[in-house]
Amino acid sequence: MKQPHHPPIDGIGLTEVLGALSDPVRLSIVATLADGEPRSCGAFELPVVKSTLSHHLKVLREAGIIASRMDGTRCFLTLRPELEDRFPGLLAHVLRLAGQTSPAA
Amino acid sequence: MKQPHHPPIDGIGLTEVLGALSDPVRLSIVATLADGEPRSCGAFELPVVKSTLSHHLKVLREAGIIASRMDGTRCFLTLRPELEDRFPGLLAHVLRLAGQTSPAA
DNA sequence: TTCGATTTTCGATGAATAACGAACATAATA
DNA sequence: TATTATGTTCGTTATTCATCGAAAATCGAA
Repeated sequence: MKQPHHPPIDGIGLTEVLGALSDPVRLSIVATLADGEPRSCGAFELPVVKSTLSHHLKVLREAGIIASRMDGTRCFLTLRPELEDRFPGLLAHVLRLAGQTSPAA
Repeated sequence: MKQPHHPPIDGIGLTEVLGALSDPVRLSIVATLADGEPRSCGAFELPVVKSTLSHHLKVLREAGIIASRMDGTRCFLTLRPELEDRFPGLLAHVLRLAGQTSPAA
């Protein structure tokens, strides 16, 4: 049961976070997780195959935005609360704008 | 005196804006322009050559973030105020965080 | 231990990106 | 008109990125 690597958020730069959010698939993932409910990979309905989804999850994880916890054959994904300490209000602001301008998948 | 093309901001997506801001050089350009003073290209002190700077300015312009006005042999750059209508508070929020976490070039 | 479910990793590919120097375009000025 | 100043465009290179399918890894259950 190897848990994936989560970088310390203090080492993460703003440009990396913005870059991670600058993709529609990833923004959709983050928007889905914003309700606080942990979800497994399979719970996302996105127009990409599994391996591509896995790639996007890795990008989000290495940008300090999401956390993955392995549990059996599944992984549970959540937003990382520490991101709020590092960049207060950023995620909420972006998600609010995303919800207004696109129908939030 | 050909003026460069500025896309209508209504056609610009959030992911494109975030993508444009997800580069240190471009974020620095935007931060410099945030005081409202128009500046020419040469007014930026950045670790890139002219042509690369021109490239980054084009990316920012096509993302609806900055406007260029040609005047003689120079161009004057400003932030586009309409961006605030499309994505209220976004630029200010990002710049505030950028100012806290990096010494703002 | 064998099978099925879930996710990651690998390898490949095509597109996009950042960077540079050189050449070009344009406008003000000598 | 020739020169200078300022930016842009072009061609190139190297890197990164998004995507896919196939294979591998991991774990639970039969």
